Amino acid sequence: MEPEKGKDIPEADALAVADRLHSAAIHLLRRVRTRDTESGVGPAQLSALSVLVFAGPRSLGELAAAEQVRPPTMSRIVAGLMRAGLVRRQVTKEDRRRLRLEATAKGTELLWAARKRRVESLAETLRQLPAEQVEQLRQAAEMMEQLSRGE
Amino acid sequence: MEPEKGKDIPEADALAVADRLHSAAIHLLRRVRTRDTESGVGPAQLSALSVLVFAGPRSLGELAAAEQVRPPTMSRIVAGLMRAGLVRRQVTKEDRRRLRLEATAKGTELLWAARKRRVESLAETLRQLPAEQVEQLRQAAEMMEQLSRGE
DNA sequence: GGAAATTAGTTAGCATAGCTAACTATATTG
DNA sequence: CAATATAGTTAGCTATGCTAACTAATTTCC
Repeated sequence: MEPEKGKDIPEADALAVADRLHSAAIHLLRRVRTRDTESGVGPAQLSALSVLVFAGPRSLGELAAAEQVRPPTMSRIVAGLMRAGLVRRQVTKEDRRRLRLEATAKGTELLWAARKRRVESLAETLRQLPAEQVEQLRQAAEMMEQLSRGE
Repeated sequence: MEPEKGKDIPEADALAVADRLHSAAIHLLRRVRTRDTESGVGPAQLSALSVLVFAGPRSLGELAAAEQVRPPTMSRIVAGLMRAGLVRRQVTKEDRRRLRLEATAKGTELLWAARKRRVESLAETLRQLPAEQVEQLRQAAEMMEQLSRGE
């Protein structure tokens, strides 16, 4: 079966590329994971914190949805973040069942430091590549984000 | 600050690209994670199994290195795979401390099915992209694997 | 040749993170 | 106002990560 150019891709190729992207994502995350522990905060906590820092305050349910986990899982993640003083919670006035979760100043600082640590060794390697490849990777990251949103 | 083409990249750009790649990898994996459970095998087991299927038999230490986890972690992952009849182990003759781990036929079949499920919705989306973008993503996946190995 | 060191893997024990089921408390609906 | 729905928590299971400490086999070296 031959690719019809500019139109669509044969099944086998699409599967193979999806597979490689999947594999590459796993391995890339394993590499950055090695530095996760330095912040004293697990990856799920760091990721949830980043939503609060970059997207602003959220309810527990919203945060669970954003992180694609179930409410009980997020409940425990948030408990860890509060224990560490990285997140603050208030019961909302309009609906006293709901929580308003917000990053503290300490949480925001920790996130920036952790985020930088997590990517800095990758950045180090990127600096040794030619500019063209880095630009290609930048574009690829954008395309992957679109893929993740199903676009 | 402008990049000097073909030479190296300013610090800020490298960090930004590393950050986007990291983020894109997280989101891509979250998307495929939803179907992980259908095989009845966890993601770490599936990933280890894929090494045995695609790269051939390995010792436990080699498998741990390939998966970037510690030997005790891999020991338990392999125990799960054996319990499920997906992997076979033999003690090697040359060195009786070492194990030769190999996927069984059942393991190979399960991997192909799981792998296809895991990536099929990604592939579906890829099929709607022009061939050029798919090719760009394929190349990007290769570069990301190199990055993960620190090359 | 045999004691010491090294290497391969396992076991024990801890923490994080994922899930479902079942619960409490509040809000909404009929 | 009773029944239902919604937001979050608690309890308890599994899987995965780690380090420390162990066993067994091999290699080193006197």
